[in-house]
Amino acid sequence: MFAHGNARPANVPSILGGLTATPSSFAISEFHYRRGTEIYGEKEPAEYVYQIVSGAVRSYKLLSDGRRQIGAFHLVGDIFGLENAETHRFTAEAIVDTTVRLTKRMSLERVAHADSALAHNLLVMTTSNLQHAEDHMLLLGRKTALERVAAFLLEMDRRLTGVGVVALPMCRRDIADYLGLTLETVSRALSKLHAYGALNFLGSNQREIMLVDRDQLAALDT
Amino acid sequence: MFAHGNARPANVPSILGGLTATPSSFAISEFHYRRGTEIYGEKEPAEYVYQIVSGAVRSYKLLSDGRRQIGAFHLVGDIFGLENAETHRFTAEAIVDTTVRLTKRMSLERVAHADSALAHNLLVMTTSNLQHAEDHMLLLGRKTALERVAAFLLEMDRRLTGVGVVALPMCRRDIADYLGLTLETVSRALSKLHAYGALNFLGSNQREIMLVDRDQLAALDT
DNA sequence: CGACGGGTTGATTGTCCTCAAAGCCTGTGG
DNA sequence: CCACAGGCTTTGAGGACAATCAACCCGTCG
Repeated sequence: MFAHGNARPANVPSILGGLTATPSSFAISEFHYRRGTEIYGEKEPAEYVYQIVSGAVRSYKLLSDGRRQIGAFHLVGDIFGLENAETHRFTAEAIVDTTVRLTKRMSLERVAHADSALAHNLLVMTTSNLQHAEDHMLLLGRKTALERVAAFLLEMDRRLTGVGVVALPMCRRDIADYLGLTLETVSRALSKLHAYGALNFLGSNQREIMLVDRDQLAALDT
Repeated sequence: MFAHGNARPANVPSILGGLTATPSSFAISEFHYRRGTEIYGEKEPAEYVYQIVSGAVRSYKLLSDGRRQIGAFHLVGDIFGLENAETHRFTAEAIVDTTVRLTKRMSLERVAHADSALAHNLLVMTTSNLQHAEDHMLLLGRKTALERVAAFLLEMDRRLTGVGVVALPMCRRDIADYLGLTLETVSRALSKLHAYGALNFLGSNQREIMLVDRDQLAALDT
C-alpha cells in the first residue's frame, strides 16, 4: 500500500482513557481515516479527543491565500485534538492511512473539578505542546534551512524510535510546511546532508533515512 | 527618563494572588528592575511567578551564536515566569524600567491537588500562551516581512489599549527578534506602511505610532 | 502503456540580510 | 552652556539564501 514505517504494533499507552469520564459512561472507539482525509477543521467545535493507534497526522493552519503552516506532526501514541476551548485551533488530516482511538471530550470545567489527577494530566500535556511550540518558534524565526532540516530529522529520530532508520510518513511538502520552507529547499538540504555523509537514503521513495552521523546533525541543530 | 507609554495606573487584576498558597503563608512583594536587566535566565530553576505592574518584559531564547528569538512581550497586567516544570524555558529581561509583583511559586503538584479552581486557572493561562505561540508559528513560518510588522502593530494595539496611539516600549531590534527579521527590515516595513498612509509617527523617537488605517493593516495581516 | 504523484536538480529571481553612512535625541562632562 | 559620545533609527548599496519556475526521473496504479 504505502510505505510508512510507523505501523508500530500498538503498545500504545492508555493515557486517553484517563481523559474520558468514568469508563462506563463513555465508550472509546476506534476509527480509521484514509490518507489525506480531514479529521477535523480549524474553528470546528471540539467534540472528541484522539490518540493515534497507527499512522500519522498533521495539524496545520492556513492563510487565506493557501500558505500553510504545520504546527505539529502526531505519531503513534500521540494525543491530539485536545482543546480546552470550544473549538479546534488547527485542521488535522491523516498523512497516511491512520487508525485513531477517540473519545468524547468532557468540558474543561467538568474535568478540572471532577478529578485533580486528570486535571494535572491535562496541564502536563498542554505544557508539553507549549514547549514544542516555543522551540519551534526559535527554529522558524532564527534557524537556516540546513539547521531546520537537521533539527527535524533529529526530532523524528527521537519520536519514531526506529532502529537507526527514520521512516518518514510525510512527503517533502509536509516537511517544508512544518519547517517554514519550500519542498525544493528541503530536498536540497537533505541532498546536502547526504553529500556531507550525515545520512543515507534507503527506501525507493527516499522516505527512509538512516542517520549516519547524529553528531554532525546535532552540531547543525546548534 | 524614558518614553514608554505603558505606565498605566495599576488597575491590575489580582490574578496573581490566586496562584500563591493561602495568602497568609506567602507574601506578595513588589520588585523593580531597571531597563535591560535580567529577571531570570533560561534553565534557571523557576522559583517565582511575576505580574507586571508597570513597564514591559521580553522573553527569549538564544542560539549558541547569539541569534535571538523573542517568544513573547509581557505588558502591564501580564503574568509570566509561570512554568510548571522546574526550570524556566526562556530568559526574561526588563525592556524598560519595570515593576513586578512576584510570589513564590508552588510546585505544580501541590497546586493541582490543593485547589481545582486554581488548577483550572493555570490551565487557562497555559492554553492562552500556547495559542499565542501557535499563531506566532504561522507568522514566523509563512508571513512576509510586511505582514509580520502589520500583525505586530495590531497585536500591540490590542494589548496596549492606547487611545489610538501605540506607544511601543521596545526598540526595533526587539521587534525584529520577535518577528524573525532584522531591525533594518522592520524599519523599512514601518516606513512603507507610513508611505501607504496606514500609520503616522508621533514621538521624537519613532516609538509612538498612530494607526491611521487599521483596515489596511488587517488586510495585510491576512 | 500512460498518467500521476513524489522527488531531485538546475537556472533565475526576489526578498530579506549585511554592511555602511548619516541624522536625531539624550545624557554627560568640561 | 556647549561639545561630544553613544544609542536608536532610517536609508542606501550590494550580496546571499531561499523561493520560484522548470525540466526530468522514478515508481505506482489505473
